[in-house]
Amino acid sequence: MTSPTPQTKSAPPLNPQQRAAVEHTEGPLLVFAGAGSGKTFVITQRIAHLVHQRGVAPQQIIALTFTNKAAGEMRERLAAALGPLARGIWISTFHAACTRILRRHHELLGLPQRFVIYDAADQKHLLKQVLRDLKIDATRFPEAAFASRISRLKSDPQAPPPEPAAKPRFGIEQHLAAVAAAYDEALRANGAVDFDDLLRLTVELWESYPAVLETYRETLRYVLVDEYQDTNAMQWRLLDLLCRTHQNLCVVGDDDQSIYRWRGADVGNILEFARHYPKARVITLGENYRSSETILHAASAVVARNRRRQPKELFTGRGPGEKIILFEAYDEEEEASFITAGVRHRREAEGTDYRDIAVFFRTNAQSRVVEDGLRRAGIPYQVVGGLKFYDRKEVKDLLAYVRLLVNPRDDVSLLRIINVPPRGIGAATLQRLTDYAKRARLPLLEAVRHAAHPHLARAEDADLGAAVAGKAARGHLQQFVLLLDELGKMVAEASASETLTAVLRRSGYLESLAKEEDAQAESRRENLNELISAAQDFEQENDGEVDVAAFLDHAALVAHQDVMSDASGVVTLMTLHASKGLEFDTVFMAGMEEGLFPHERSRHTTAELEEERRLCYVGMTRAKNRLLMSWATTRRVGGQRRSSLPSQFLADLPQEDLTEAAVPHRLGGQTAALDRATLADGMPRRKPRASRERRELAYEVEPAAQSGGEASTSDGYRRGMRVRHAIFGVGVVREVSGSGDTLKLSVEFPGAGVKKLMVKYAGLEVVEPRR
DNA sequence: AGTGCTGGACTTTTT
DNA sequence: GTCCAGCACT
Repeated sequence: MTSPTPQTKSAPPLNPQQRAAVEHTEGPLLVFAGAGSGKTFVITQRIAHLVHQRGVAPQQIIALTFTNKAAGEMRERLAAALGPLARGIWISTFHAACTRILRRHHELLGLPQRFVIYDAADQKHLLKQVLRDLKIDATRFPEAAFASRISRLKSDPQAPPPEPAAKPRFGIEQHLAAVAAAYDEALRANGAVDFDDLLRLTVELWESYPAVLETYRETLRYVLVDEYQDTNAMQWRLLDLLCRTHQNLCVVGDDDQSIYRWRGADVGNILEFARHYPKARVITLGENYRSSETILHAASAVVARNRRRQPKELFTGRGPGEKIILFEAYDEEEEASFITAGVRHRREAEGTDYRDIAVFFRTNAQSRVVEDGLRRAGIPYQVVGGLKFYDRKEVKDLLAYVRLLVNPRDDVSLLRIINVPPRGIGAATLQRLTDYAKRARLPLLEAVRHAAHPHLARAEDADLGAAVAGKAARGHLQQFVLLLDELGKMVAEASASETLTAVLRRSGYLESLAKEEDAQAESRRENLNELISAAQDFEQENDGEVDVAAFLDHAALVAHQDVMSDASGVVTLMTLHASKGLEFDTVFMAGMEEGLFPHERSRHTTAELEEERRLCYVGMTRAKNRLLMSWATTRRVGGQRRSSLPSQFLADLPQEDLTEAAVPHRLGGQTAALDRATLADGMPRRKPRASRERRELAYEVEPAAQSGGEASTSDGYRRGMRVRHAIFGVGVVREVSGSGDTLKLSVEFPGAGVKKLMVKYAGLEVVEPRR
């Protein structure tokens, strides 16, 4: 049983800890995988070992991840290591796996065969309706607050079903039970489940039907979980149910990288694994293959201050490398200048490619100032995160049509598209229809059908007449019903992409979009095309399997992070949360200030503060060779300027890992030592600041004098002229149209593309044309 | 029915 | 400073 593992061709040798993890195949195994310790490599090698050395059938293995990206990577690596055999392994996110299971056994839980998955936005819509029905003031108790509370309730397997409070409660608590119950009821009525339901209902299925559970236990003999530190209580229950008998559960994670506590993740799952499974073997992967010794040492020092963690010794053979550079800026503008200058310096002086540089921040709002700076300097960048593809309005609209076709009970989708594009079904009609639907306990679409064709309604529903008082309204409803019926026929026969195309054409959506001519409409059209291509891709991947419903699942479960194009050679900006799992040669961490990082709202309990500290650790350990951390002594928060102190995390950095070296900061064409920040007693000392005027010299383009001249009159714009916009920076005028108040310009901005601007509102500043 | 205005909020967001 | 939702206005 202890035959040595022959290495798959081209795979580097395993270190002793990695080897131990790979070869421990029977019984529970916990792998603490420090940052950059070759975790994915170990996971894939372990699965390859199971198949090649232990003769385990691929069908007996399931690997669970949190993100589609992680699942995709694992699938790829396994295909390389195992070839066609890899296809038999069930590699999936938790939520996708549960969806598949629930689709198989939906009838046992009373779910419709074609239940739809509601995302956060749908959830919000539904909650808003629920609050309205319950007459709860949504301004005092916003639905977002209910959403996260309800999510917690639904993710806790111990939670008793919400029942009326025994003791008086206050604030949101007094409504929570009622709202949660009504919300769940509304989900069921819509034939929908939310993300939490996917896990919860699978647990319910297994607990209520032991025979069903038994079949999964029989089949899935080897269970592997990635990023185990991010599992919540329900996921733990799910895993425990599946593995309790054979106990071949291998979990891999890093407690120090648990940063989703606020979403219900429980570090306790990884910290107490060995207590749950006393026979568990525990292995720590301590060798880091990513970062320099300095970076690893400093990051470890920060996270070592946490009390609730597994102590571990990380090491690297990579040598000390460069010191960490600290920079104290006067304000966020200067911080941005520091980053811009630093990026340019890395590239010009050291030949670092833009794609190897990243800027991290705690909050999304921080990105704007950095973006402005980079744009002005002409440095290309991309922001990761932001609006996701499947969250875009037009994409959601189109998907809502298809969801409604697949599941006619889906009121949320119906309300979304019934008057999109406008087809004369207004608020008044809709109000009467929803009232009627509620009274008759019918799905909204049924109400619409009754109103369109009153003979369908029961005789006693005389009040339905009120809903269709206007002949016009009835006509519009009839048209709409006709449209849906027509499209409905397609769903059975046509492929996903064909259905999407048909919906776009026949609903009038394309037509209405064609009437708009601005750049936004253009990008909407592109996004819709993109969605159709996504459907086509999906059809190809699942050769033959072209069910629209399957594509809807795919769309709901794939966050579709705007795929980072490695080839594009641009600087990457993102939140610290988004940085997990990535690595860059050079990392800037901006906004290292008390109140921002750690965030004001996460400083009050030890658990919160420890999570912020882990976040700091995650950010730092993304850097391979260079790490630059900056803070601003004053910063605009909301509308106000506030002064702030350096982050306490900076004080945790060992002095010997930091540099006092000057930061090259380009000023007025010459490279000068602008500033240096030192830590005395762990706290930075103040230094004289560069004045705002001097800082502005760092920008390449200077505004032209605004005195007289044709350039400054409102209609003196010419093609080829350079103008500055407060947000998009400097751009070149491509087209001039209209005059006076309606004077419009098409301006091409290097960082933002062509924008159409109304001169009256754009607040443009003319910039001297380049000679 | 569709546009425009005001008020409030503003941490992170794998699925 | 900016974004969005909800409401008022036309």
